[in-house]
Amino acid sequence: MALANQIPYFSEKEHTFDSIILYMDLDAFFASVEIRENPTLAGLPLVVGGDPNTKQGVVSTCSYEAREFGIHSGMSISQALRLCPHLTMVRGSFRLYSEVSKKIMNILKHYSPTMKVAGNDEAYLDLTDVVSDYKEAKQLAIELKDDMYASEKLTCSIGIAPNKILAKICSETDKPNGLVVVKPLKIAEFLAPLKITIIPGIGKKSCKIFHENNVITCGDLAMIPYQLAYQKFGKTGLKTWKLVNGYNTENTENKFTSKEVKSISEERTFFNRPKDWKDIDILIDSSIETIVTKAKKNNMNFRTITLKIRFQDFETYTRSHSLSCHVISRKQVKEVVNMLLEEFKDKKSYQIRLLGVKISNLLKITDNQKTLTQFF
DNA sequence: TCTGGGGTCCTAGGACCC
DNA sequence: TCTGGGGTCCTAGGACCC
Repeated sequence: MALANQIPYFSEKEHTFDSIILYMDLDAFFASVEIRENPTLAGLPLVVGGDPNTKQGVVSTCSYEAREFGIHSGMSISQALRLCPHLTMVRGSFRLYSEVSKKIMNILKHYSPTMKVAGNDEAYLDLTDVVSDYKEAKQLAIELKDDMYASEKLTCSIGIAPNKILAKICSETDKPNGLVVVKPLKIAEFLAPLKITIIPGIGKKSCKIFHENNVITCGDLAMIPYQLAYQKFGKTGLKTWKLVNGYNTENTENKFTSKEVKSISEERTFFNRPKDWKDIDILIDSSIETIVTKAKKNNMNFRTITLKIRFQDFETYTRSHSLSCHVISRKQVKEVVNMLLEEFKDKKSYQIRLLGVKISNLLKITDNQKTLTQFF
């Protein structure tokens, strides 16, 4: 802690801890819903995702029994089957999950007016003005868990801490059906024994770099001088260093304001190789339709159009083009996509594995502009 | 060995302007 | 022949998350 006094960077910009945040993550959400709907699946190693017939695709969610075999989300179905040949697979009903998710979020709303949905199975609640201390926050979490189980027969893991990232980390340390509370002065002590990968944003690549520098746990990182953390691990390294040393890395203002959407995209993998460029054209048209409709629904104009193309050897390219002004027209997207596609036209259609279209540089249309766009 | 889809954020290089 | 420096925007790629 004494080190912090030598660092003007910290003393000037430090955010103080003045919040109590609860993070809720549903346990193996998709798999749990499937088991709830069909109790004969209970206790089995189960994965949701992929195609049970072709055995293609990836694991979306898996039951805790499947996790014991080393299976995890994102893993290819074929690899999951190698790890557990008697694995049970279900395709999944994403409409149902989304309905259940809405119900869960409605339950959460009763516990705090300030809430941030972070996915269909997770959310943050700001309890700062709802409870007077951590003891009360914990009691509230117990009630919430009971409430959720009573109405939806689902369990969740909860973390309570003075900011969002710490609340999330807390919830990760006791799954499933856990409840972990960490108070401001206990943060560094709590994080020290945990693996550095517990921190959101530290994935495979960063983990490798940390390991090469003998940083395995959060405590290992906390021990090194901050200058070294910056030198070796860059900006994120410095931010992580602050986190593991118990500083608040989150701005307490606007901590729950929802962020604007930055891009809208759709991408599709051809499970049957495209016969000719006509197949490709059909897919592109359908993606353009989806994303432009979404943009219209949200009253969004866009300026940048991106094409993504992946070949059978997994070589992936993105090409983008920005227009001089914001538009909302299928025709213009199509023209740009065709232009961007030109570069790849010497390839055979069957060499293409995936195609994606993205619009970004989004701009909310005001009512005035809406009337204007109708003329064009 | 096999690798979905919808996102966000970061980095790095190049063009361009003053 | 020698060519600064800061800022901004655009583009491509990649890490990461759920």
